[in-house]
Amino acid sequence: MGTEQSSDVVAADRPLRIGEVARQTGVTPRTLRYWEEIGLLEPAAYRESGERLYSPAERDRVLHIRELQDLLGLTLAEIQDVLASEDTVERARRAARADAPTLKRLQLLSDAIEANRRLVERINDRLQRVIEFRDECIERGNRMAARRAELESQLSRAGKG
Amino acid sequence: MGTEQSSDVVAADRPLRIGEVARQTGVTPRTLRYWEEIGLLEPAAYRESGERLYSPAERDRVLHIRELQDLLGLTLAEIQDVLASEDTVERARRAARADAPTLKRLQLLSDAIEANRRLVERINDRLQRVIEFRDECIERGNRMAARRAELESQLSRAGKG
DNA sequence: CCTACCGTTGACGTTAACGTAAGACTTGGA
DNA sequence: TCCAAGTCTTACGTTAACGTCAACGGTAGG
Repeated sequence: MGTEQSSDVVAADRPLRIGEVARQTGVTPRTLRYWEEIGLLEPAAYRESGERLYSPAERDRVLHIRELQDLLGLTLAEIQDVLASEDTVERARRAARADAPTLKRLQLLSDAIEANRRLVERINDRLQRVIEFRDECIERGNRMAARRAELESQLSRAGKG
Repeated sequence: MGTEQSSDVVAADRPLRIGEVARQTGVTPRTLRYWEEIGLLEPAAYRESGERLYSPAERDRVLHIRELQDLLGLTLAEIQDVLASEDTVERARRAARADAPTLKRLQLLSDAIEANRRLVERINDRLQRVIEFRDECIERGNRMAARRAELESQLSRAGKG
């Protein structure tokens, strides 16, 4: 019943330097510093020298941010909102570990659920519109294909006759 | 059996001035001029004075461009590609009206179909990833909801006992 | 024909989201 | 201890996609 400590293998949650996070996520150190500058992503800690130290949680957050950016096309400002909502989840989690009263925990959890619901709704709206757009494209494709078939049969009749 | 001409009602395809197109589509005149500058959208004609004249076709194209921008988050450069593909469709249509040989028309049509297919594929890729992302969000929501239910039942038992 | 818009062409300004470069300091391994 | 590689801050540069302003000319309705 040892703890999860094992110092001879690379600790799974050893602090990451900025370059490591960058390599693991595909963003540049500059981007991480910029995100910090605008209050989007804080390092887990700093060394006395000023060097930034990240934990795997932050690395995951980087990936999350990139998805919100690339997939949903949100601006960093919008992403801040979304993350602020999601942080409610984190607060709820912390409250769970601490000795927070059940009622308080319920409240936080409900907030988090609500924030999540709004995000899903937002995504669904977007999905709906993209699907409609795609279907229009498919429709056009079908009409063109039909027209092509028509032309082809014309051509074959001409070849026969 | 008159033609579709009727000059006493507002002609459906009367040339539109830049401000009209702007109002009808929600973009600014500046944006239309910019799109023209980068070769994204040409007016149907110019007056001698230099004033731009658009037809309903261009107005529709504006809406189309905005959808590609907002919904799919494409850059104007990417949109140029997409539109170039779609213009193949237009060329095929023109060839159909003209006395182009059936074989030529078939070729153009096939190109258009292929371009459309690639666009649909692209959209589907995006859709797939967005759906996965949404489902992850929903999953998280479900876990939180379950946790909340747990807390609630805890609370009610405490209230009873 | 007059007037109130509408439009034109420059040309410079703006915002988001970083890139890049300089100069100094840290860190980690041989 | 030493050196290469990494990191720090500061600050200016860049790109896309327009916004804004000035100075000027065209358009349309009464």
